[in-house]
Amino acid sequence: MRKQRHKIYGNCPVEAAMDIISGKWKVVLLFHIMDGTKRFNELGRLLPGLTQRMLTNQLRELEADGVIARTVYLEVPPKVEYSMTPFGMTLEPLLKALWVWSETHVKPRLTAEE
Amino acid sequence: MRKQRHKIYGNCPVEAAMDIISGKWKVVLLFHIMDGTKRFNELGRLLPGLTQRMLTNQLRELEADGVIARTVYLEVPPKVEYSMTPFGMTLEPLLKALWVWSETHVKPRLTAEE
DNA sequence: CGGAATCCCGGTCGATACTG
DNA sequence: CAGTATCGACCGGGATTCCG
Repeated sequence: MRKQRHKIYGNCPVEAAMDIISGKWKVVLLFHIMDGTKRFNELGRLLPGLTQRMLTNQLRELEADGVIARTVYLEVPPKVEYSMTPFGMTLEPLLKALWVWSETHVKPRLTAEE
Repeated sequence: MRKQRHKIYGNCPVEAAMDIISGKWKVVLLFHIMDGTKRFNELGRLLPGLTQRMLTNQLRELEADGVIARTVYLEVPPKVEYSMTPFGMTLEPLLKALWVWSETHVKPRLTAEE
């Protein structure tokens, strides 16, 4: 059983949804993986500041939620690829809405402050 | 200066956006407040399990981010109302996308599991 | 290369009690 | 009614080390 970051599911599916995408790095990871299948260290390089531990952690949770798929290639050197599942792809409109809102309403504020 | 739940802003406005709406109770609170102006204890009653401390905390952060407005009525008994700001209203499409995705893709999973 | 295991610190949050 | 104050447990997550 995976740990609940928020409260008990059941009454409100929105909370379950937030539980899936809220996580320190998940949304950004999803944007990158949605853009195309990525390898472990490839993601690590894309997210400077993200430790291996957290990268593993976040990927595992996304995998447990059925959002991404983990493919292991038994070869030397080892190779693991992460890709979106069909379920994960359904997140696209939501992530896009998030992106649009960020660009139109949040970005102007950030640049205006400095 | 308000604490950063995620990492440093700047490179990716999406992170800033997530920083605004990700919070244990924020999205649910926003749904309720967007539905109509609410009083403090009114929100408390709508969210069983949410302590006064956290309610205050989350409301203050939303206020600091300019998402909601806090109106104090100087009377006895005291009365404080929370409502959406114009900026907060721009969140509507995003919250709606979140709701739609939850209903169509998350809810079926929850009910199927039990 | 892609992790797992361990240690450990600091923030988060619940519980409880008090106030204008 | 709408908060604030204080205390303490818990755990998220960074650093480091080791493994197949």
